[in-house]
Amino acid sequence: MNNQASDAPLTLRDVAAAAGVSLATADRVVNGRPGVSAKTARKVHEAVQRLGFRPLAAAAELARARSWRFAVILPGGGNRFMMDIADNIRAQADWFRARRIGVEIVEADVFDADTLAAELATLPGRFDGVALVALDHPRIRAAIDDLVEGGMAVVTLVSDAPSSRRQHYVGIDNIAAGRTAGSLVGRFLGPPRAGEPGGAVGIITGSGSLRDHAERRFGFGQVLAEEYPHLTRLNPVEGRDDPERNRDLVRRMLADTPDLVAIYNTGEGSVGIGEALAEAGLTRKILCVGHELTPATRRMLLDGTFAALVAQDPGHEVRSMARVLHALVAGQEIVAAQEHIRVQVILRDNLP
Amino acid sequence: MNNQASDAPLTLRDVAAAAGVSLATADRVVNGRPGVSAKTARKVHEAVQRLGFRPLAAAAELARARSWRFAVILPGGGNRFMMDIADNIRAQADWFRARRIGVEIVEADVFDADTLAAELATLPGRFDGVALVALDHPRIRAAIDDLVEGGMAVVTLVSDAPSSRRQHYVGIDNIAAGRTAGSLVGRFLGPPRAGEPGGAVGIITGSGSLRDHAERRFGFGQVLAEEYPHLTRLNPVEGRDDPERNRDLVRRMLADTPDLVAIYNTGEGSVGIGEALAEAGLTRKILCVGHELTPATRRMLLDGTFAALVAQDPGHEVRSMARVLHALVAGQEIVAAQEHIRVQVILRDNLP
DNA sequence: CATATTTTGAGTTGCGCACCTCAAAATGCC
DNA sequence: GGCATTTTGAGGTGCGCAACTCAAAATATG
Repeated sequence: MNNQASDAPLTLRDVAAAAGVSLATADRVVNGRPGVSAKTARKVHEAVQRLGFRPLAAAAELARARSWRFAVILPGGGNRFMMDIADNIRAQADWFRARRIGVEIVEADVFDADTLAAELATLPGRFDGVALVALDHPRIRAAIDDLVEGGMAVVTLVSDAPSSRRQHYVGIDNIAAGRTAGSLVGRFLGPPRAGEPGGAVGIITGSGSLRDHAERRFGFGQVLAEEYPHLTRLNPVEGRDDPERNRDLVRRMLADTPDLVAIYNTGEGSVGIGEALAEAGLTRKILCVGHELTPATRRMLLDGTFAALVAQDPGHEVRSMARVLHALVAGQEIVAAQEHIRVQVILRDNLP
Repeated sequence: MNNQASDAPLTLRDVAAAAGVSLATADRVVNGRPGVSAKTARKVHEAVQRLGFRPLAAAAELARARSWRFAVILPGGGNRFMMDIADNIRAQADWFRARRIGVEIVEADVFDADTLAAELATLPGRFDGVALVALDHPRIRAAIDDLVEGGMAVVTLVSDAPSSRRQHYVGIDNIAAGRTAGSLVGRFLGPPRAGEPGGAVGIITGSGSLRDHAERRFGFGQVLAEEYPHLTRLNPVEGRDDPERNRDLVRRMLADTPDLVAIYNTGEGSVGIGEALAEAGLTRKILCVGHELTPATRRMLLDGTFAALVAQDPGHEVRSMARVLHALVAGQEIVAAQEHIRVQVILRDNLP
């Protein structure tokens, strides 16, 4: 175990000297410009390897002397998590500016494929890269492919469109997130008691059309079916991430399902669930697991309405998005390990 | 909601022009050099505010033209998590070099205050900053204070010494980590059944002398006492993070405690717990919760020996350490929100 | 008032690299 | 061999800032 000191500031000049070529030639090789014989290029590459040369990030960036414009397309409406994403982008305005990155947040109706596709079509020329909360829909896939075709860097954010040619997805594995929620529900409810039925689990989802929610439902159902077969799963009901709608859905669920023991919400608007339970005097009697840390879910985690949250960190996602887009447009390498977004489990005790 | 574009590259020159002073004066103000009247300084500051000027990171770094040397003091021995930290440091050698940062990993016996203090005393002159896994001991506190006094940037890593003058702690809130483990154990065991006693919970800890383990025991005990009073807590036993020792401890624990229902390990060497349970045919019968994701704990999570892990991400910690040390020596601001290290809960389903 | 002191402006240098031009040298081809 | 073509070297420029120097201007001091 030892050091990786690089006391000698080691510049491209040193590489050129070591390879026995001129600075200009070394520069051509390192930056992949033409007009160098294979033999010479090899000498330079060897010298780079041998000395362990890396261009100084600051100097490279400064010399490149160009700025980038990125668009981030987020769903409009009152979605708290998306507002967190936007807030994080704004909070890092300094970080972006210090790297000559201009970020424009574009609100769009991501649920309407035509609108979103039209919005995407306006981007070329105005932006170097785009991050979008993708609808997994043929029109959107085509629009994304067109952008990539035109040389734009495209990453999906939070909800993926894996069939498109987007270069990267910044977000969590939503099947794993759903499975995690399933395991929490299953374990927290405990093993079935002899002679008692397992009870019913209600599933509230935002919308059928975004891939992330669908994947969560899938993962959740998978785990419950495999490992907690004593639990009955109710059919998912759509609350469109709206608290009031969710409240009504839970009211009805409570009325219709006497043996309800748990509720899983794949999306937003969890506060409506808490309200319906409070009305019925069932707070903390029905196990609740939801997604994303917001002021509302934080409160309900603290008061015990929700037992756990499965979450992704919007700050991490924004930073990852920025790094990835920048690496894509600047032709740098993406360090996959660093860009993996974790599925977090948040209990009352490890609230950030 | 809208953009924060900075199309105009906005340089210090622009600030000087806006403030009606020369570039030199603007530079003096921005870099805090003397020889500027209060009135002029105010004009410049106002212009900076008004235009929203931030020095371009790359240019500033390049111009500063100096390199940094950091030491990272880690415990020797076979501690897997510490090896992960070291591996992460090595894996980011490129990142460090691209920022003119030389990192030297120093193995030390962090459990011996005199040795560690002596090691710390050798650092001034050789390094600009140091990150250390701190022993919370008066000698170490004094040694840290001496370093800080001498102008060195000091951050504690993984285990804190809050009474010292270290500028920053990179690591998780270990009380919260212990509480999280406590909640997981309590919830996973489920509510007490009528007529049945709650059972006993064994606690295995690494050592009494590192603060992190002590805090985890404290948090764990707190939650169990407050919320799961039906569970009996056995006295913590010290396994010094050693698998074999832990195996023996669990063998004895199983023999002595017929009503054992769960085991919590605050530290390393969880594999020994798994072995002892397997011998006794009690795998998955006794609930186990441990710390840190390693190849061994990953395996035991997958096979069900462990139900959950409470973990911190060594990659995040290394990156945070690097950013913080760099910010400290370069006199830049630390973005607290970005440097918060999360207490992660890892189940089989959200394994990264 | 003259003098000392402080403040400000103007300018230079260099950080390491990307990107460019132009000429010289080496190589290929007939 | 003479020619065109490719390869290489030498050198310059600018990115934006930090950190200087030196002189001029403004202000304070006696």
